[in-house]
Amino acid sequence: MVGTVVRGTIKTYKLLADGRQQIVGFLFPGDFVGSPTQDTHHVFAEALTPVELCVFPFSTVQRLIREMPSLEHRLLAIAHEDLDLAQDWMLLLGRKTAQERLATFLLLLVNKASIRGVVGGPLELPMNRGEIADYLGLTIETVSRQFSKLKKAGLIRIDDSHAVAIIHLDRLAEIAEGTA
Amino acid sequence: MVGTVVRGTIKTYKLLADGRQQIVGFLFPGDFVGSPTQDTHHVFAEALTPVELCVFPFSTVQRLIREMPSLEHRLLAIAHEDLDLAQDWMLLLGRKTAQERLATFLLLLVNKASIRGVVGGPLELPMNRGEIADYLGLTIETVSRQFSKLKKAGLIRIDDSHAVAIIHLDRLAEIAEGTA
DNA sequence: CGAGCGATTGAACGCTCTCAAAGTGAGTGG
DNA sequence: CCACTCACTTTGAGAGCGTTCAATCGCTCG
Repeated sequence: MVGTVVRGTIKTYKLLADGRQQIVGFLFPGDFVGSPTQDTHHVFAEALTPVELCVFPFSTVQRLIREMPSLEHRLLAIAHEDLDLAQDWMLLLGRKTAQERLATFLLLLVNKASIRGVVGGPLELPMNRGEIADYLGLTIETVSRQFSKLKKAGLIRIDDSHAVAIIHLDRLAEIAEGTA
Repeated sequence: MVGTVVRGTIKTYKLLADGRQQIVGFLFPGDFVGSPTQDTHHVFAEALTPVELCVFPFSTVQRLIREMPSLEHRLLAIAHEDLDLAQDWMLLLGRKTAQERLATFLLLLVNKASIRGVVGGPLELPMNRGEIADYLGLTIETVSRQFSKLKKAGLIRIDDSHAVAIIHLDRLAEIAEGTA
């Protein structure tokens, strides 16, 4: 199955036997979803909000590709973009501090929002603290503490736990890259 | 540029401004290398041993795809396999303990070796402890300590720092998945 | 108003890191 | 053949960042 998110937010994640969870991606409207190859993609997915999808079954995708080979070019380009993003996240999970992780996460959401044309007002966070923690390889408490730290430093304003305004994008970017 | 490794081992990695490094993959003979899409893949690569590659420039790949569309199918499948592996590694980096990480790493090498048909004798490690650390999101000292711990537990035998024999594959697998 | 859930904050613990020293092996030159 | 160097690895001791455990806060809903 292949498709895109039309409305809402989805998390995709991997699990260990004892329940430890690592979120490998948040999917927003416009994001590609699914695997165009036969093999099952070993990842779980769960909607964070009511979601509207536009998906095609595998057989239809195969037909569309035959009729329009440029589709496969596009799918290949998307797959490599996703791979690059996954490797960026490996750098985050393997080498960044808690503060750098949260800063990187907020910048990612800002970028994703601006791509969707959502520029005015505070950043919307469809996920809760636990899901942010499972994305950043941290615990809920550490995520919360880092939010508080960024707030106290005046870099962000927390309207409520699901809405954050970025006050100093440049300083946040420095933190995210470890150059602060 | 697109191609495969014929002989030798390559590491691919990402860097932070201050030099922190995350290795995102080790490439062995038979592994695919490069990006078939125009955009530059933002990753560094370095040979660990003398390496022999079989690569084609971008223009040639484009021509080959036109002549043989199944090539693009194959490239797409490879990209999605790599994405799945990258996400498995995100789970490792975000949620596994040092012991679990090393066990997972050793099993990965065993699998890669058996795919290449290298089954007899101890496992060859072309990389040093520092590179293993940069792959597992740990330090050299922690990697070394975990090797010693596995050795003391009788799960592996360390012939020299670049050659390890796996004694209890099953127990190692349990550790790797957190079910030990 | 009280229950319940998520988020925040505090305190103490522990896994991994940092700093330091000693061990090991390959390569070089006397 | 042995002494020396140098890089890599191992091991030890102590520190620190993030976790764990626990209490409190704040919001929503009945």
